[in-house]
Amino acid sequence: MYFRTTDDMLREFAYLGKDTASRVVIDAPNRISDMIGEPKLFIPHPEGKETFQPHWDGAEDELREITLRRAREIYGETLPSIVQKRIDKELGAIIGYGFSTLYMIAVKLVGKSLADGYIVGSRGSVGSSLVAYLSGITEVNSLPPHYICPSCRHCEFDVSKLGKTGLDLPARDCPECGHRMGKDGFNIPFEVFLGFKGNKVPDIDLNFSGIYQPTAHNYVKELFGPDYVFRAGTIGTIAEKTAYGYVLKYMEERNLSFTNAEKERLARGITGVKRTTGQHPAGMVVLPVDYEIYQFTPIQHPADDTESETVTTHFDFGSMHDVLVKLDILGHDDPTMLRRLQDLTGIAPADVPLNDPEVFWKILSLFSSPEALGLSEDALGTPTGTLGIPEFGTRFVRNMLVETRPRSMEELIRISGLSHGTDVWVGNTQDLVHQGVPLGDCICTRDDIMNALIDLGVDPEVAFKTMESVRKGKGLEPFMEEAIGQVAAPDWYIGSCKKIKYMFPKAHAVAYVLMALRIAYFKIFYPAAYYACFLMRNADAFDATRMVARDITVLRAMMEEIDGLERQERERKENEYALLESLVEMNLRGVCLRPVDLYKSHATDFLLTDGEILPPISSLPGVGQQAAEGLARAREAGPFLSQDDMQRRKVAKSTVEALKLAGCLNGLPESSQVTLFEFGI
DNA sequence: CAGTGAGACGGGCAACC
DNA sequence: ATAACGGTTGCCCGTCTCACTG
Repeated sequence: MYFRTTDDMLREFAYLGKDTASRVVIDAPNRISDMIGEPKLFIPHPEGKETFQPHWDGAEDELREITLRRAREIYGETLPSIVQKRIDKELGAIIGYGFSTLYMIAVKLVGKSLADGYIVGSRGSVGSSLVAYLSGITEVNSLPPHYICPSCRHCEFDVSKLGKTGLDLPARDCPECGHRMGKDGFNIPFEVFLGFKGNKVPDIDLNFSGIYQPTAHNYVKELFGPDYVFRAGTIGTIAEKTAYGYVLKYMEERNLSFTNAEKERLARGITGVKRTTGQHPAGMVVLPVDYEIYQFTPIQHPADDTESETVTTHFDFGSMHDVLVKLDILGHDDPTMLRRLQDLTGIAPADVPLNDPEVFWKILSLFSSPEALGLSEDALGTPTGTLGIPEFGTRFVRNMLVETRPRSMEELIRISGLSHGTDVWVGNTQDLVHQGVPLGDCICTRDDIMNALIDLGVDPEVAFKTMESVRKGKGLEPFMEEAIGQVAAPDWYIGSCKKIKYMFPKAHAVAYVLMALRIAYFKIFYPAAYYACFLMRNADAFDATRMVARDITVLRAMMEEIDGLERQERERKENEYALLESLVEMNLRGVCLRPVDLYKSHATDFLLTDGEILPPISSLPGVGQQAAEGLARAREAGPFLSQDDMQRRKVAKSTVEALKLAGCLNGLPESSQVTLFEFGI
């Protein structure tokens, strides 16, 4: 089937005669088209707004109440004016622009996850909101750095000379009651989240444990009802690699041979073609009660699978972005890992003593040296201790750490910002740093742009728009460039802005650094637990038949082997390489892996016993979750007599083979008969 | 005993935050 | 050594195994 051209159509209708055919094919369709006018995809909003917001009665009051209650718990009955003013400003905007229900949904979601034992990571710009902090949506405190006494609530905000974030402040006892004071505050402007005039549709992104994500999704459906909540749909297309693969396969099947140019031409011809539909990794679209989904989009099961439990929007969310509200309930490994670390060590994430200066400095040192792990740079073979620390462990980020040598939380936040996005560091800020521009003056998070421009005297609204344009990679509009030109910005400023393709909000960087610091704490002080959880997190890349080695030369040889591969192959083994690096580190620190144990290994989890790590059955190649769990069931009936016995008890032949290959079946005869024979019966 | 179909498994890829 | 954003969910596909069929 294909669309016919005007000439095709005229030929099709030629039997009507030339004039009539022309009327039918050209004039009539044009007349109909003129009668229709410009079609609008979405219905108009009754109040002239763009976005159809869900609404809960009483959400405003409830949000105000929990915010103030928590604020008084932390800062005392009479709130410091800086706190009170910030709350007033934020609540005015949040309630005024109709976002209180959105906040309350997040409050409920986070509350439920916490009650079920899984912390929720903050993500995106929500952490810019103090109300979000006080209502429990984020752990990022956006106030300026300050001391706060946990006992008498005495607080001090006039500390900007002592440190740029709360964590960087020196330890201090309360002048009123002598208690050790708490330190908090990351100094983040609220406007990054909502804009100055509420004209930005805020995204609430939350990082749930991947294990918990489906529960959180269902909970949203429970809160609003199945007719009002839908998973955002995606449309998958044939992209470059798949297109090229199809061409190669076509050639192979038909025994053809094309030049490279022809292969590329054919591949280009099919790129962009729609291939399948899918589920958004996190997005739940929420509809106001007075509407039904069909007023906005058709709905469907993903991937042409009528049996699927999931119902998605047919349109991808991008096409409805300004019209419907989406909650991003993402899956993330940090909450899972911290939960597992808590299970193994008894230390909850919130109990990690980041406020203890000695501990804090030790954690911070890991970002410029492995000494805190008890290892020298030479022994480990890499100059930082951040292997396996989320977002700080890749070669790229490790090199950034080496070049910048962060000495404070403030600087780590900056590096977190710089280490994400294209053309932010390489060919941009890296050069500035080499030229001697202090890290603190560089554009590291999107907030830096707005703050700097406002400080220099640019109109706040213009500064906000500039920040938004730059962080989306849209560069600068003429009026922005003009505004920057009129103030005393450094000469590199405009160029740097124009190169940026994407940039973190500071709140996001803060949240991620906090997670990294906690995981780093466990890495330093609870190595065995840390490596057990690290392996769980990276189980996909772990192969128990090859990687259980007490001799690091074996591991290093595997790394060298990968080093020697062709580029494409090497890139494919990047995950394996990263895992090997951590295994070397683990061995050097005296934490050992035991071989898979037919009876003691868990089906799918890494176990920690007597300071040694026991890999799961499923870490044998070819043995997946189903097979591993099958074996775990089979062994409940008592020891296996032979390999035949294992198969009789429904252990797959391939599983038996994998176990044998990994040396887990030592002493187990192939068949029971042999045993009897060997015993001379 | 070859053929078939369902399901598991893992790799590769795309969409997305 | 190069240049380099990191990390997540979900879909498709080739390969393999196993139970069932005729």
